[in-house]
Amino acid sequence: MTAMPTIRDVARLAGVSTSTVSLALGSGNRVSPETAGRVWAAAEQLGYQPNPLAQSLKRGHARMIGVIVGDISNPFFGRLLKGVERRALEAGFHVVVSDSDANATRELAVLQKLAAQRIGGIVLTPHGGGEDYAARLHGLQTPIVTVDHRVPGGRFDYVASDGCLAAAMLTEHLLNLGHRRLAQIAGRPDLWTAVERKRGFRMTLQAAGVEPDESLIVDGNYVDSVAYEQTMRLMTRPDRPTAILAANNMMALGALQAIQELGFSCPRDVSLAAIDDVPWSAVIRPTLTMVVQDVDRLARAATDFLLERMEDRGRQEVAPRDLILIPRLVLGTSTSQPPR
Amino acid sequence: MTAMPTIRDVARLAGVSTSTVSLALGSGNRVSPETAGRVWAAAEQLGYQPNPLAQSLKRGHARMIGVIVGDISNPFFGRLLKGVERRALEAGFHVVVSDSDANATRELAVLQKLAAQRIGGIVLTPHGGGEDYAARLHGLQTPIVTVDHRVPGGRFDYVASDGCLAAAMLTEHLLNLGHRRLAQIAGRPDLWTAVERKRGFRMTLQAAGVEPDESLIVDGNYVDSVAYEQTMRLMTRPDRPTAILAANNMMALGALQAIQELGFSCPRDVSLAAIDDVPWSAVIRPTLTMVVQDVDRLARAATDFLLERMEDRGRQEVAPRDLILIPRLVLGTSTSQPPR
DNA sequence: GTGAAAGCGCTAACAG
DNA sequence: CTGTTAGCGCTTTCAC
Repeated sequence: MTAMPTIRDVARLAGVSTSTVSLALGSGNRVSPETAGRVWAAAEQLGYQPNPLAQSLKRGHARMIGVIVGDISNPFFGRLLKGVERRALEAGFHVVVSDSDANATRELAVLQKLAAQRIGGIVLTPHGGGEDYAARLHGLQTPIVTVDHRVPGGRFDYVASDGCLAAAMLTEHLLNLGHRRLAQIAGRPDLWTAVERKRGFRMTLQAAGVEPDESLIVDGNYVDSVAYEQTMRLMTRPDRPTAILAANNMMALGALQAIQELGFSCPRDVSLAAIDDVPWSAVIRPTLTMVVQDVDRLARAATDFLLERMEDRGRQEVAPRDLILIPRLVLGTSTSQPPR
Repeated sequence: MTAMPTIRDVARLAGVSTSTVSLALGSGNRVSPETAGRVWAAAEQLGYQPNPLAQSLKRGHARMIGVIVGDISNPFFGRLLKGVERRALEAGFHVVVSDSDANATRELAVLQKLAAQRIGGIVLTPHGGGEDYAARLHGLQTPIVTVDHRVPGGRFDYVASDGCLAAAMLTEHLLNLGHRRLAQIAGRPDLWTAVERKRGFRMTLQAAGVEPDESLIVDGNYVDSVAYEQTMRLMTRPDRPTAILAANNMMALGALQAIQELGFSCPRDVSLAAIDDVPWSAVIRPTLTMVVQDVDRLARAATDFLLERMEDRGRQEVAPRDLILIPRLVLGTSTSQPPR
């Protein structure tokens, strides 16, 4: 039952006052070498570690950063979390994680709680929209870096891959293969990334002189089961598409499952391409043609932005920064020429 | 720049002392209804939220629990984390997450930091072994619940699925299909689960009168790339196995990839079965025969154990409890009769 | 260079 | 029932 030693124990053992201990242990060089030595020795001997709770109370905020994602069990966010955690730990911050279930209400509740915890800052994949959403985020008075989705009216740092470009790359690829009836299973229409990915799709088609068939652009809400249903619907139409572009990884898997269950063969009957990495793409047959993001870089950049912003704690109003990464095309066997 | 209101602001506005505010807001019923009403109204008006940092300092520990897993980006642990987070939040605890990279040294370092944070308790997938590992864990003076792997010499609550049974179920299944040359790609030999899964394998073979060929039991370290290599080695032997049992999900995918790259067909040339759920099993061809764990139940049980233990903070020495869940067999198309 | 003292915001005896 | 008081452990002026 060894109670953790406090600064007073160290002070007593070293024969100095608590303030001297604090000074000596802190980077400050305002103490004589010999006292500093005694203090360090005493601290060592006792195995003293400053109580972070007390430090936090004094400082006004905890050395923690929060990460709120839509779904922790999606490996994309798992990797993001992992990257953030690593970077944060290097900087001496712990990471508090929360799952918002991609639900703005839940997200705001969690955000509120974290802000009340006097957490240092938050990496957020925002799922809100509407009028006052951005205002409420700002009202938290906590540094926030947004990732993946952008908050329309908000002034936040933002880190993501170029979704418009990603969609354009895949669309271009499909066009080059000869496809003309292209479908997109899009994300949640209220989210920035979904809008961008649709834009890239339409833009590229039009640039190629192909008028997009709006009935082939359907909402999948970034959810695998919804994409499954939408694919079922698309593929049982008489004028079914010859290629499908899924706006994220989960939806690609949902779509692929639907295609296989209907007895179609991919890519013989229909080509499939996806935005975002699909885990274990190596063992999924066909291997997916996709556009992948550098998640580690994303995570690092987001964390760095946040740490910087936490430095000056809203002092000087640095303008919100954007970092848009260029995604990379990975060819798989899920895309080929359209059927005769 | 509205500084967060403190208890003193509420006290001032309600015309009472801070302790009365504390009492009124706390569940205690030791204040008169009218004062309580005034206090609540004042708190409401100011949007007062007690500062958790101060509460924690007073209490001696934070309302947080830590979760340390070997790899956050593995969906198995992602789901575990998600379950724990949900349960913890219900109980008013936030979750601090850390990734140990399945490395005992890193794990102990993180553990140390979390304990120093005066965190309430920890859900741990332990990766250590050896002499003093358990001792160091106990030395942390922090409630710990172990999940998945067991700490040999430790007195900790433990929650997991029955790994021996899981291996036995799959082995039995393969035997029934007619296989006699069975290989196992096992986990990290120093981890409890790996030992258990090997035991179930050997036991079942022997019970069926088949002497296990020890050269077919190879270590995959629970890592996909290692399993890939081991499968390459196994499948290029003249006396290659007709069935492979992978001791976890990642290794199953690694094995499957190797099988496919060698030009073998699964299950025609070799059957493959796995312990643990494989994400998106629905779109992986062949679909895997596997034994799955109820991760949500695991997560909930672990969190409940931890919360209970945190209640009496080491006071009365409750004996360490075990909860061993029964896994479930899911038949896929990756197993069939051995080739002629 | 070092120590005394105040205080971060809250809770919990202990008086009244 | 309510207020006074004393800390939780640390940092940080401000004197000496």
